[in-house]
Amino acid sequence: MQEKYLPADIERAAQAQWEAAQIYRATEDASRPKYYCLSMFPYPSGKLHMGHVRNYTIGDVLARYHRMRGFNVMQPMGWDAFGLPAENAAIANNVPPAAWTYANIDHMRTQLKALGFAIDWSRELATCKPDYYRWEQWLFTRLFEKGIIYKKMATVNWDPVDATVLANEQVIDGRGWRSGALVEKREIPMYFFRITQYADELLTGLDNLPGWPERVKTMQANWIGKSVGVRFAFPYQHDGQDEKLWVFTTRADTIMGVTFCAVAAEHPLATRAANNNPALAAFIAECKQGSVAEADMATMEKKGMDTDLKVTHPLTGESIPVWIGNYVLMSYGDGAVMAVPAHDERDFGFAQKYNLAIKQVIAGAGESFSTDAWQESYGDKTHGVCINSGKYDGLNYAQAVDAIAADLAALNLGEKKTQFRLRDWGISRQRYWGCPIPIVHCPACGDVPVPAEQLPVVLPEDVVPDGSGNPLNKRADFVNCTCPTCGGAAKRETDTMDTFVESSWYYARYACPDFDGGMLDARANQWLPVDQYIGGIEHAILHLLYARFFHKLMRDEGLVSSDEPFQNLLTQGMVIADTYYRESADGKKTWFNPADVAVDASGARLIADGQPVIVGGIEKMSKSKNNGVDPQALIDLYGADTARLFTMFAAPPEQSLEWSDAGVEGAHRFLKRLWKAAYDHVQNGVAAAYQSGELREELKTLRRTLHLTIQKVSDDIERRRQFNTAIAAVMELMNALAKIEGDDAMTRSVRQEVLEVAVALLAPIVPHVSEALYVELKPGIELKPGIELKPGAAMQWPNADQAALVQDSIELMLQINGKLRGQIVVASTAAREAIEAAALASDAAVKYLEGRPPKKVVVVPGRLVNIVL
RNA sequence: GCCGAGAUGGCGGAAUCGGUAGACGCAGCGGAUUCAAAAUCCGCCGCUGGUAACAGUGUGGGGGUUCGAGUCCCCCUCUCGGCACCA
Repeated sequence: MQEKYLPADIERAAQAQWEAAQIYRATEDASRPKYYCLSMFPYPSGKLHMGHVRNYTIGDVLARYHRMRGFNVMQPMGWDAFGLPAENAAIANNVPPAAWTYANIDHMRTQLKALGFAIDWSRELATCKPDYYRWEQWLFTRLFEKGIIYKKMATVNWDPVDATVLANEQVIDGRGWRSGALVEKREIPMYFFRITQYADELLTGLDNLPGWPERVKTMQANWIGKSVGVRFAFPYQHDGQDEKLWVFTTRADTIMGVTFCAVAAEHPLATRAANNNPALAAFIAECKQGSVAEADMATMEKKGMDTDLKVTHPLTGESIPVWIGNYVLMSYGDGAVMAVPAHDERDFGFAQKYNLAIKQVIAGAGESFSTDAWQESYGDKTHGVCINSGKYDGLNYAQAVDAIAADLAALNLGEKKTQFRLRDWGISRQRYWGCPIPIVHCPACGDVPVPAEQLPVVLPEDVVPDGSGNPLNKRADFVNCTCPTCGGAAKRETDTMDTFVESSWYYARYACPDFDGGMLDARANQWLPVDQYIGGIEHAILHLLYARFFHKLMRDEGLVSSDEPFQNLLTQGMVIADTYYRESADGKKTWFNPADVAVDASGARLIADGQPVIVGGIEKMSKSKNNGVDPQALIDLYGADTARLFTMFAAPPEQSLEWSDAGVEGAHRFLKRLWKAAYDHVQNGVAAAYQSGELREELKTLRRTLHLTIQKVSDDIERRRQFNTAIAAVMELMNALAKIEGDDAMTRSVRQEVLEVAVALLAPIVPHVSEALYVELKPGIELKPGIELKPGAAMQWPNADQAALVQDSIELMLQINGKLRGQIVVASTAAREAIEAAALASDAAVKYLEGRPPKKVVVVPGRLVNIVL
């Protein structure tokens, strides 16, 4: 055995052995329980960052733990390969996105392999390959024919200088990030998934996911946002015609307090009112400036303008003014709202600003009302009854809603309606590097889905985008085609799909990545649902909701039989790091990597030129902020096991992890100590692990610690998913072992047992060094890769010996008035009365009681005694 | 703005069901080893007072429940994630 711990040699040898024996290749095997362990696949941005290391180490620990427990484990890997960064890289470096992407994949695959993950690489897939996206296009055409996919107009960010649609991320302070032009909202036709048709199931299905974090389910439920209310209309006349302005409200009980209506700038009524009103047209134009992001819409100053149009209150017949409000969202409900300033905070502020009437119609007992300042209670529907509301006076919320909905229904002007906050999913992207939407536009036949036998619609891979418009429009060979229906000349759709579509079903394709007869085959149902899914908390809503939706779409196509894709979900916290930037005169920011910045008392400077940079605060590691830490240096210096150990030890998986180089040394030191402990032991010849026999007290205590550690580590990994405390427990065990001296047979047998167990407990986290040590500790075991004694598989997960856990006496904490004042030692079998007597007889109790009887004595078995004076 | 989460020593974190606050590690300090350094090993390490025993105090801030609160309840502050075209 080598005296020194040489991670590079150990890791290279172990990885070569695993690869040669293909031990992580997963095959369907009905004789063992399956465990499908999936980590969110990476976007091939160039090189791995610490977030990847963290994500995939968590997955690997769970996969390897279950292997040791006897499960048939599948852990696949692939590439979320379409996306915006490839186009930006193409513009910057004049390289086709495809070439850039494939080069990144090759590099990152090598990096992943160097980390020693138990991945079945035979199932690798990349979403930008036609044999993958072909089936996405096929499903698109099926859903298009079923009406699940449809086309409608939608609003996008438009850069008038670059003549291109911008992602929200590309809009900085209302301007295009490259051109600096003021961004406009523009309506364009897009294809939509009718996800709202599944809104109810997506909501109720959350109740069947006990293995999901509560906070993720809450976020999804709020995102779907089911609200029961009333959709009703304000009638009005236009050109002698009877027309209706439809609105939705959850507060129909306040309908008698309506003093105006507000419509979105994009609302048809607004457009019409602006026709011969230049001021209004200018206001609408102003509303159409800026990004479409909801965060921007919600934080901007609430502004409005009177359209001079009037509608009629459906119940009172009053004339109600119609305003345009920049805060009214065209995409929610009907793009118009009734305004009740007295009972809605936003309406209240708006009415104050523009001197509109405020009419109180709800009152709680003993409450006063003032139009001067908003009070939280004005908007509370859980108390109070209707006032100033004619026949509805005295009714509470539920009674008033029922009565008013009934009256509106009788007038044929409204009904109760369930409304969702969730909107249909627009998937058209005016970008090149994505999956082509399989539609042909025929002047005679309209939008024609490409027939299955003509799929895939292959994306040309030799294109270099230049940042203006969609380059596919310039490719005549791509655009010009014949109509599949009539055979006439036609144009191919050049929009590509949202990359969330690819990531919504990849988990299923891993079960059968080589199947070319369809999207999925029978193997999908053997592996699905995914037993454990691991990924960043930033995906809590969008990706996870879309994947759940897609699973139901595939189920309804008969492709899978389960209702939900991911049984258990672990949302890892972000890896965050400092950000540094410089700002040019035009406000453009250039971000610098922390590795290129030196920080001292005088501030932060770029190492390359010694000039200062601005500290941007600690944020999620991201490409856009260039604050990713390269794990490669860590692997080169200390080895993969140290990198794995440190990321698992530094913080619990669900918390965010602030990266710092300090601490890595400590993880490496522990592995060196572990190696040294095994080396020192093996030098005197290995022993047989302790089986039976009387032990001296010190060894009994050590064995108790050992078997408590087995219990703790098993529980930490399997139930609590708290790997940092599992590692700490093994560290404590090793510290306890280091204190044991003696070379007699009994000591050596217990030491052997401790070392064998410690190495096995650490195997999921640091597999290379664990296997190397295991072989040294058990020289009789011949590792024959691929046969019964596979590396790793030879190591079983240890079970705790209950007999080693018993103890004769226990220590209880003694509190006086809730303050710790000492300890007492009692027999572990002692009855409550005996414990109480021992406590009262203790020095501390005698001192504080001063002969008086205690008021009360609280005994918590196994923990403490509290004497109340 | 809305939704979700978090705040514990100099630092990362532990305390699992309301019961010893600070496990484990980092940094620091002292010692051993060494010609010397690195590495390694041993010890100390929340704060205040005290030679010490010990006492007081302490989990973002304010209030409450309880024999007992880092943990439960109410209010507040700050930080982070998401907000539908970043992935």
